Amino acid sequence: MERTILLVDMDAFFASVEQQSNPALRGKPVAVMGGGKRTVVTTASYEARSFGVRTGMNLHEARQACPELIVVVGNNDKYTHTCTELKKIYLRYTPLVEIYSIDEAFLDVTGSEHLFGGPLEIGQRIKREIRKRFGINATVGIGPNKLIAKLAADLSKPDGLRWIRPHEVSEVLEDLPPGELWGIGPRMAAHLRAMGINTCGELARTPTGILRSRFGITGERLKMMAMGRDETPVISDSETGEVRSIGHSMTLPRDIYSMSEIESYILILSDRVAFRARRYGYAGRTVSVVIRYKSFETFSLQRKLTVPTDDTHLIYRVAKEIVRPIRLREPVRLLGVSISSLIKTTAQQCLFDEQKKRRRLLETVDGINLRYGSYSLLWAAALQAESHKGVISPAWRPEGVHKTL
DNA sequence: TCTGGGGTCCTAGGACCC
DNA sequence: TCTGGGGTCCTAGGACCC
Repeated sequence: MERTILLVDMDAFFASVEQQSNPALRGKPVAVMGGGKRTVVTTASYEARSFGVRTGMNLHEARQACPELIVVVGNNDKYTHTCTELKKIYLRYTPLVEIYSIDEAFLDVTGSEHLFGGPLEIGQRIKREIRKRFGINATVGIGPNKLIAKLAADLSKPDGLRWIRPHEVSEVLEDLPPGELWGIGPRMAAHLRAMGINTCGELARTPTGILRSRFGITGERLKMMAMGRDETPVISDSETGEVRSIGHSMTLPRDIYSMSEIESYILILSDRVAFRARRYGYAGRTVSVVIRYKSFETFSLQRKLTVPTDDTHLIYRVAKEIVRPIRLREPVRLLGVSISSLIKTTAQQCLFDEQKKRRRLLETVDGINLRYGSYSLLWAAALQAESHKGVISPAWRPEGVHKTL
């Protein structure tokens, strides 16, 4: 059946929220960044973008692009709160709302569109309500599936509203470079160009066999995408898919070489991962460690356990065993710990049972003190405080396992 | 004063088993 | 008088997304 999907995408979300809460920032080039020294631009306001300020730039680069740039340290609570309120608006139009990231949501309005005078009218109303309630602009893309809705938004931002109707899809795609599509990144686009494929039209006409032999199963999907086909459903939070991994990583305040320092960070990271797993009722059978050297060379190592765990100390122990044999070739810049091969722990270990949570937290704290002496805990706590000033990740969710504090 | 952090999915090679 | 062969599990790496 033909569907109608909306993508609501906040324009420069974090920066817009900051401009709204502080009128002095309005109309000015603003960059939202983390608080630490080694941080990057998370979101630039459109004023800042006009100077060339881009997501991912470090402070130095951003200031070079725009000397009068106003840097604001991100405040995750504000964005999370706004995101939660935005969802309430969406739910007035359909129960099928997928909060894709903190600033993007898919709405499947198939079936409810006629109640509100059609998809464009819904898009218009949502934009208006967001502007009125929060004073920020949103772009709404509408299409017969998520891929096309996303494209419609990308092609019309900022403050856009565009409906690509089913019969318009092939025309819109004909001359579009494949890299503009959601899911085709720079590397894939370069591969395609090397094959002489420069537009979605050309990609759609490339024989499946050729794409298949070159890219495997991905090749078939590429062709489907170039034809504007996408069957993936809008998944509301209540039926959200299984979580695959839980992880934490951090760029260290300074590069380190000593194994004992590395291990102390591994402990903090293990604890954050385990805490989040326990809180949301997951345990993992695979423990992974990622290391980034000063030179930015990055690699990961993992180990599979016989039983899943959500225990801080077990994860820590395994992570240590993984790291210990490594002969470091350079100082370490970033460390990460994650667990995967997840299972759901039993429902009885109730998700939001505050008492249990607190008890387990205490057990954790006790455990650390018992095993490593309170010195470890104090040190860990101090470092944790320091690292909390890090960058806000747009992938953070307002609720669920992937909400990280 | 270079270069964040949270994820998902896919591939490829080797171990191991029958 | 070389090299089966299919299936699964595990590990490492990479592309892509917000």
